[in-house]
This record gives sequence, structure tokens and C-alpha cells, in this order.
Amino acid sequence: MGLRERKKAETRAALSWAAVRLTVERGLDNVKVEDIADAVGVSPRTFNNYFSSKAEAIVFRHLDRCMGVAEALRERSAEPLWDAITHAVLTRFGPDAQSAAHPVADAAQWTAGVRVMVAEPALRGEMLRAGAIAEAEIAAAVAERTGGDLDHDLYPHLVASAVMAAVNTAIAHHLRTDPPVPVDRLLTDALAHIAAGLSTP
Amino acid sequence: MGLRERKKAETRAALSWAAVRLTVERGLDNVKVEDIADAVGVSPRTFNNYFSSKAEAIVFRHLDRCMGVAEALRERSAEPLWDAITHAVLTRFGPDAQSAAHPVADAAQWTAGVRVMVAEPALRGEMLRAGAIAEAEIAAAVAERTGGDLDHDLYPHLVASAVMAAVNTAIAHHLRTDPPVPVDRLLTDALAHIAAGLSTP
DNA sequence: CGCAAAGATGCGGGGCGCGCATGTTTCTTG
DNA sequence: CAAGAAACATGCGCGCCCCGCATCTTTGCG
Repeated sequence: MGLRERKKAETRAALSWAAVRLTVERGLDNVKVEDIADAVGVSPRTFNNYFSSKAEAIVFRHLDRCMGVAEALRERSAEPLWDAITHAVLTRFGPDAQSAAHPVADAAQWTAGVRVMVAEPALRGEMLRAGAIAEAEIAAAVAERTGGDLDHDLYPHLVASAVMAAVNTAIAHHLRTDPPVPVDRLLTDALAHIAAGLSTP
Repeated sequence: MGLRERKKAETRAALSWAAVRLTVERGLDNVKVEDIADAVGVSPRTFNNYFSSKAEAIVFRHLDRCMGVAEALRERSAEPLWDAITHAVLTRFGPDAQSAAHPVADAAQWTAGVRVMVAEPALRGEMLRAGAIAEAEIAAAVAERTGGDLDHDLYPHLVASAVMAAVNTAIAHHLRTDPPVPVDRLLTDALAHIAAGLSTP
């Protein structure tokens, strides 16, 4: 990767992070595109060269992690399918992967802000869309394993969307509970239920 | 329901239908809010009294059907859970439920337009959000049956999101295939797989 | 009938997303 | 290494969208 692409990736990540931070701190509609651009030191016009909307910028990190699941899945072609899926999800959504990058001062206040943020209607839609985009990749990765055909078989798509459903549900439950239930346990449980069948509670 | 509420529901339905029809015919960004309002005979400002965005208007019918699944589920408390779920989904997303209301002249051209419409990024997010809203209702309906607790149990939420995942996947596959596979068969298959477990393709 | 509540409309403003033209930095090639 | 090509950053301006507010009209009720 040349200098060009690296700088671009850095700017994109910086914009996304600034968008998230400001939104968590002030709330979505108290953050203007201009604010995000200023925080990174770029022109407002440039912001829209990287992201086609505020929501897309905020959700970028989530999209990245979802795509990472597909990537991790391809790297684990030796294990049985659902072991690989569980492991892939945990590496990207596990507790350590979350706060690795940017530490925050007041953890409680941060979580409260995150709760407000993910409740925002516009962002919910965008988050789900990010999951749907990654779903296509995951379905492709599953099809590679099982030898299925993406155009004719339902199974790969069904697995992908069920996995994302489990992830979304686990995260939602994690954010809903207070004190929070460990997210890795929720993810493992949810995926196990999906794999084994939901007919038996 | 008084005259007032009926008229309001009619206007809302008319706005939503006009939004869908125009979008299918011309494409999303060739339809202005003014066009939709004009088609119904209402002021543009009034449009935004009913829907807070163009996307929300277009997706309204989808939201309605998704909520209907929860409703149908509550009415079938006698059957086993997954029989009731399958039946509830089929009554709302089955082939007859689709074209019942507004007949269309050129079916092929219509389907082509629908394919373009559902590919629209902004609408995909809004559609998924509608499913997520209904998910809460479905989870509540499931919890009523199984005696689960929405705040502490993962199971009702997991069932709800897995059901919506199955529905979305089935519809997506229905729109992807040409000639189209019957949607009721896809729905039944997808739900059966979810209920029985995905570990065994 | 007459009044209170709810809805419809007009107006205006703050943003937002993007096309276009222009200047600037990075990559490639002779 | 110089110079052109390609990619990127920025400024400007437009059209549209969504909403708050004030006003007018319709509906429901006693």
C-alpha cells in the first residue's frame, strides 16, 4: 500500500472516529458536518468525498468490523463451519476488540452516550445496512466452504443473515442490560442457538 | 374508529402508495416530495406531517406487513410456536397478500422497477429499520407465549430477529432469481431451517 | 349552535449532499 | 530527475429536504 492509500485510510478513520466521538458527546443533531471536518482539519467538502452522509461516517467502524468477520471466516477454513463462525465473530466483536483503539476518560458517561447514539433512528438504519453489506461477503465466504451457489442456494445467505441477526441481538442485549452481561458470552450463546435450532428454548 | 382517524389512515396509505409507485416508475431521486404530495392532492408540508422522510413513506407498507406478523402471531396462541410463526409470516408475505391491493399494468416492468428501488441504499436502511421495529413487537409476542422476560432473556429477541432475517433473505432471493421462485416456498424453507438449526445444511 | 381539539397549509431557515471548476500533492515514465 | 498524468483537497453554488412556527379550516362534542 502506497503513501497515498495509507493517508486516505487514516483520514477516513479519523473522520469516522471524530464523527462517533462528537455524536456520543453531544448527540447527533448537535453535530454538524462542519464540526467533524474541523476536528480532523479538513474541508467540509472533503468530508463528503469520504462519506456520503454523516450516518455513514459514524457507522464506518461498525461496517469495518462486520466485514472483518467475513475476512476472519475465510482464514479459518480448517475448522468446522460454526466453530469458525463463532471464532470469527468473537475476534471482531469480543470485549478486547472494542476498546482497544481509543481509550475514553469517563467510561460510564461514554456508554450512556453510546446508548443514545444507537437509539437514533437514522443511525439504526445505517447500522443495519452496514450489516447487510457485510452479509453478502459472509454469504460468499460460507458458499466457498460448503460449495454452495450464491445464485441458486438459499443456505449461504440464510447463514449469513442469521449470524448477523445473532450479533445484532447480542449487542442490543449487551447495551440493554445494566450491569452489562459480558458480550462474548452473549455472542457465543446466540450463535449456538442459531446453529442448533431455535425450536427448543 | 372515528371519521377523523379513518381519513388520516387513508391519506397516509395514499401518500405511501404514491411514493412507491412514483419511485418504481422513475427512480428515487427523480421523485420529489412535491410530486408525491401533488399525486395525492395534498400540500408538501402535509407530507411531512405524515412521514418524516421520503424513505419512511416508501417503506410504510413494508413496516405495516412486518407489524402484521406480530399481530397474527398473537392471534394464534393455540398452535406450536413455529407453526404459528410460519403461518403468520405466510399470511402477510404470501403471494396473494402482495398484489391484492393495487393491480399494475405491466408486471415485468414493475418488477424491474422494484428491483431498482430495493437496491437504493437509503431505502435498504429504512427497510431494515422497519423490520427492526417490528422485531420488538414479535419478540414481545414470543415472550408472551413462552413466558420469557424481555429484559433478561435472549431467546425472544433471538427468535424475532432470526425470523426477520429469514423473511428478508427469502424476499431477497425471490427478487434475485429469474424466473422467480415462489415466495411462499422460500419463506417456509427459510423458517424451517431457522427452527431446526443451520448447522446441518 | 358554538367551542375546543386536531389537522392542513404557507413561510422561512438551517443543513445537507453533490456537481463542477480549480489548485495542489503524489505517482509514473522517459 | 524532470515533467506530465492521475488522484486528491478545496471553494462555490444549487436544489432539495426536513422541521418549527403561525394561521386558517375542519371535525367532534355538549
